[in-house]
Amino acid sequence: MAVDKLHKLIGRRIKMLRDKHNISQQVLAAKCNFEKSNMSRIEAGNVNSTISTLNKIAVALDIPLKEIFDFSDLQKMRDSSDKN
Amino acid sequence: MAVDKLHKLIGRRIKMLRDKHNISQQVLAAKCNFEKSNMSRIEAGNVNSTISTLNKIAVALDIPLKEIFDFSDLQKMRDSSDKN
DNA sequence: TAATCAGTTATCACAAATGATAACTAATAT
DNA sequence: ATATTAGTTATCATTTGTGATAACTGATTA
Repeated sequence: MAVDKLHKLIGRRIKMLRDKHNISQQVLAAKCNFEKSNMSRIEAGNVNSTISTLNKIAVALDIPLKEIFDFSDLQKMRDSSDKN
Repeated sequence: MAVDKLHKLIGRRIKMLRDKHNISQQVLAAKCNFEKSNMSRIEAGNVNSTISTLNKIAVALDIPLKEIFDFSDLQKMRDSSDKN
Protein backbone atom coordinates (compact mmCIF):
# COMPACT_ATOMS: atom_id res chain seq x y z
CA MET A 1 0.00 0.00 0.00
CA ALA A 2 1.21 3.51 -0.74
CA VAL A 3 2.21 5.38 2.39
CA ASP A 4 0.01 8.26 1.30
CA LYS A 5 -3.07 6.06 1.37
CA LEU A 6 -2.18 4.97 4.87
CA HIS A 7 -2.24 8.55 6.07
CA LYS A 8 -5.64 9.03 4.46
CA LEU A 9 -6.94 5.90 6.20
CA ILE A 10 -5.70 7.16 9.54
CA GLY A 11 -7.36 10.50 8.90
CA ARG A 12 -10.66 8.88 8.01
CA ARG A 13 -10.42 6.67 11.07
CA ILE A 14 -9.84 9.63 13.36
CA LYS A 15 -12.76 11.47 11.85
CA MET A 16 -14.97 8.43 12.38
CA LEU A 17 -13.95 8.20 16.02
CA ARG A 18 -14.39 11.92 16.51
CA ASP A 19 -17.86 11.80 14.96
CA LYS A 20 -18.83 9.09 17.44
CA HIS A 21 -18.04 11.57 20.18
CA ASN A 22 -20.00 14.30 18.39
CA ILE A 23 -17.30 16.87 18.81
CA SER A 24 -15.77 19.30 16.33
CA GLN A 25 -12.16 19.36 15.15
CA GLN A 26 -11.88 22.51 17.21
CA VAL A 27 -12.88 20.79 20.42
CA LEU A 28 -10.82 17.68 19.83
CA ALA A 29 -7.79 19.80 18.98
CA ALA A 30 -8.25 21.73 22.21
CA LYS A 31 -8.30 18.48 24.19
CA CYS A 32 -5.02 17.64 22.48
CA ASN A 33 -3.59 21.06 23.22
CA PHE A 34 -3.08 22.12 19.66
CA GLU A 35 -4.89 24.13 17.01
CA LYS A 36 -7.78 23.06 14.80
CA SER A 37 -5.70 23.64 11.69
CA ASN A 38 -3.40 20.86 12.81
CA MET A 39 -6.33 18.53 13.34
CA SER A 40 -7.59 19.35 9.88
CA ARG A 41 -4.37 18.36 8.17
CA ILE A 42 -4.19 15.13 10.13
CA GLU A 43 -7.76 14.15 9.20
CA ALA A 44 -7.08 15.16 5.61
CA GLY A 45 -4.18 12.71 5.55
CA ASN A 46 -1.72 15.38 4.59
CA VAL A 47 0.91 14.47 7.16
CA ASN A 48 2.97 11.53 8.27
CA SER A 49 2.16 11.93 11.96
CA THR A 50 4.37 10.86 14.82
CA ILE A 51 3.27 8.47 17.52
CA SER A 52 3.11 11.19 20.14
CA THR A 53 0.62 13.18 18.07
CA LEU A 54 -1.62 10.20 17.46
CA ASN A 55 -1.36 9.24 21.09
CA LYS A 56 -2.62 12.67 22.15
CA ILE A 57 -5.65 12.08 19.96
CA ALA A 58 -6.20 8.59 21.36
CA VAL A 59 -6.03 9.93 24.91
CA ALA A 60 -8.43 12.76 24.06
CA LEU A 61 -10.85 10.26 22.56
CA ASP A 62 -10.34 7.89 25.48
CA ILE A 63 -9.39 4.93 23.32
CA PRO A 64 -6.31 2.72 23.10
CA LEU A 65 -3.78 3.92 20.55
CA LYS A 66 -4.13 0.78 18.48
CA GLU A 67 -7.76 1.62 17.78
CA ILE A 68 -6.59 4.35 15.45
CA PHE A 69 -5.08 1.68 13.22
CA ASP A 70 -8.17 -0.46 13.01
CA PHE A 71 -9.52 0.31 9.59
CA SER A 72 -12.04 -2.52 9.42
CA ASP A 73 -15.03 -0.25 10.00
CA LEU A 74 -14.07 2.16 7.28
CA GLN A 75 -16.06 2.13 4.13
CA LYS A 76 -13.63 1.23 1.41
CA MET A 77 -13.47 4.28 -0.84
CA ARG A 78 -10.85 2.90 -3.19
CA ASP A 79 -10.10 3.66 -6.79
CA SER A 80 -9.91 1.06 -9.56
CA SER A 81 -6.10 0.91 -9.45
CA ASP A 82 -6.26 -0.97 -6.17
CA LYS A 83 -5.66 -4.69 -6.28
CA ASN A 84 -8.13 -6.03 -3.76
CA MET B 1 1.31 7.64 30.54
CA ALA B 2 4.50 9.52 29.73
CA VAL B 3 5.16 9.69 26.02
CA ASP B 4 8.66 8.43 26.64
CA LYS B 5 7.34 5.21 28.11
CA LEU B 6 5.19 4.73 25.06
CA HIS B 7 8.23 4.83 22.81
CA LYS B 8 9.92 2.24 25.02
CA LEU B 9 6.86 0.00 24.80
CA ILE B 10 6.84 0.25 21.04
CA GLY B 11 10.54 -0.59 20.96
CA ARG B 12 10.05 -3.63 23.17
CA ARG B 13 7.13 -4.73 21.05
CA ILE B 14 9.13 -4.50 17.86
CA LYS B 15 11.97 -6.45 19.40
CA MET B 16 9.53 -9.13 20.50
CA LEU B 17 8.09 -9.40 17.01
CA ARG B 18 11.55 -9.42 15.45
CA ASP B 19 12.68 -12.17 17.81
CA LYS B 20 9.73 -14.28 16.72
CA HIS B 21 11.11 -14.07 13.20
CA ASN B 22 14.60 -14.92 14.45
CA ILE B 23 16.24 -12.15 12.50
CA SER B 24 18.80 -9.56 13.54
CA GLN B 25 18.29 -5.80 13.65
CA GLN B 26 20.62 -5.73 10.67
CA VAL B 27 18.40 -7.98 8.58
CA LEU B 28 15.17 -6.31 9.61
CA ALA B 29 16.64 -2.90 8.88
CA ALA B 30 17.68 -4.08 5.43
CA LYS B 31 14.12 -5.25 4.73
CA CYS B 32 13.02 -1.76 5.68
CA ASN B 33 15.67 -0.16 3.51
CA PHE B 34 17.49 1.63 6.25
CA GLU B 35 20.51 1.10 8.48
CA LYS B 36 20.80 -1.05 11.58
CA SER B 37 21.67 1.99 13.68
CA ASN B 38 18.22 3.36 12.97
CA MET B 39 16.60 0.10 14.04
CA SER B 40 18.59 0.18 17.23
CA ARG B 41 17.37 3.60 18.27
CA ILE B 42 13.78 2.65 17.49
CA GLU B 43 13.96 -0.52 19.59
CA ALA B 44 15.70 1.43 22.34
CA GLY B 45 12.71 3.79 22.42
CA ASN B 46 14.88 6.81 21.78
CA VAL B 47 12.70 8.28 19.03
CA ASN B 48 9.17 9.40 18.46
CA SER B 49 8.74 7.49 15.20
CA THR B 50 6.47 8.46 12.37
CA ILE B 51 3.77 6.21 11.00
CA SER B 52 5.66 5.62 7.78
CA THR B 53 8.67 4.27 9.67
CA LEU B 54 6.59 1.93 11.79
CA ASN B 55 4.67 0.85 8.73
CA LYS B 56 7.89 -0.15 6.98
CA ILE B 57 8.65 -2.36 9.96
CA ALA B 58 5.16 -3.85 9.99
CA VAL B 59 5.43 -4.64 6.29
CA ALA B 60 8.88 -6.18 6.76
CA LEU B 61 7.52 -8.34 9.58
CA ASP B 62 4.40 -9.15 7.57
CA ILE B 63 2.00 -8.00 10.25
CA PRO B 64 -0.77 -5.39 10.37
CA LEU B 65 0.43 -2.03 11.61
CA LYS B 66 -1.87 -2.15 14.60
CA GLU B 67 -0.02 -5.19 15.94
CA ILE B 68 2.87 -2.92 16.84
CA PHE B 69 0.59 -1.18 19.32
CA ASP B 70 -0.60 -4.32 21.04
CA PHE B 71 1.36 -4.36 24.26
CA SER B 72 -0.64 -7.07 25.99
CA ASP B 73 2.06 -9.71 25.53
CA LEU B 74 4.79 -7.56 26.96
CA GLN B 75 6.08 -8.39 30.37
CA LYS B 76 5.45 -5.35 32.49
CA MET B 77 8.89 -4.09 33.49
CA ARG B 78 7.68 -1.08 35.44
CA ASP B 79 9.27 0.89 38.21
CA SER B 80 7.63 1.57 41.55
CA SER B 81 6.59 5.10 40.57
CA ASP B 82 3.93 3.65 38.29
CA LYS B 83 0.36 3.67 39.53
CA ASN B 84 -1.03 0.37 38.30
C1' DT C 1 -27.67 40.93 6.57
C1' DA C 2 -24.54 39.99 10.10
C1' DA C 3 -22.54 36.83 13.26
C1' DT C 4 -21.07 32.41 14.47
C1' DC C 5 -19.49 27.77 13.71
C1' DA C 6 -16.89 24.09 11.18
C1' DG C 7 -13.41 23.04 8.40
C1' DT C 8 -9.55 24.06 4.93
C1' DT C 9 -5.40 25.99 3.29
C1' DA C 10 -0.99 28.65 3.05
C1' DT C 11 2.84 30.15 5.45
C1' DC C 12 6.31 30.48 8.99
C1' DA C 13 9.90 29.32 12.70
C1' DC C 14 11.44 25.76 15.32
C1' DA C 15 12.16 21.17 16.76
C1' DA C 16 12.87 16.66 15.69
C1' DA C 17 12.76 12.39 12.71
C1' DT C 18 15.28 10.19 9.09
C1' DG C 19 19.11 8.11 6.87
C1' DA C 20 23.88 7.46 6.78
C1' DT C 21 28.63 6.78 8.54
C1' DA C 22 31.85 5.39 11.75
C1' DA C 23 33.62 3.85 16.02
C1' DC C 24 32.73 1.21 19.77
C1' DT C 25 31.53 -3.06 23.07
C1' DA C 26 30.49 -7.84 23.79
C1' DA C 27 29.90 -12.41 22.44
C1' DT C 28 30.77 -16.22 19.52
C1' DA C 29 33.25 -18.96 16.13
C1' DT C 30 37.43 -20.17 13.37
C1' DA D 1 44.57 -14.58 18.88
C1' DT D 2 41.57 -13.17 15.14
C1' DA D 3 37.48 -12.61 12.54
C1' DT D 4 32.68 -12.25 12.50
C1' DT D 5 28.20 -11.11 14.20
C1' DA D 6 24.91 -8.31 16.98
C1' DG D 7 23.84 -4.28 18.90
C1' DT D 8 24.83 0.61 20.72
C1' DT D 9 26.10 5.28 20.47
C1' DA D 10 27.61 9.84 18.64
C1' DT D 11 27.47 12.84 14.97
C1' DC D 12 26.00 15.06 10.76
C1' DA D 13 23.04 16.92 6.79
C1' DT D 14 18.65 16.95 5.17
C1' DT D 15 13.90 16.53 5.37
C1' DT D 16 9.71 16.98 7.58
C1' DG D 17 6.46 17.15 11.50
C1' DT D 18 4.67 20.38 14.92
C1' DG D 19 2.43 24.35 16.55
C1' DA D 20 0.74 28.74 15.56
C1' DT D 21 -1.45 32.49 12.90
C1' DA D 22 -4.37 34.24 9.61
C1' DA D 23 -7.33 34.27 5.76
C1' DC D 24 -10.61 31.84 3.49
C1' DT D 25 -15.20 29.03 2.22
C1' DG D 26 -19.69 27.35 3.29
C1' DA D 27 -23.40 26.49 6.27
C1' DT D 28 -26.27 27.72 9.95
C1' DT D 29 -28.43 31.02 13.11
C1' DA D 30 -30.06 35.41 15.16
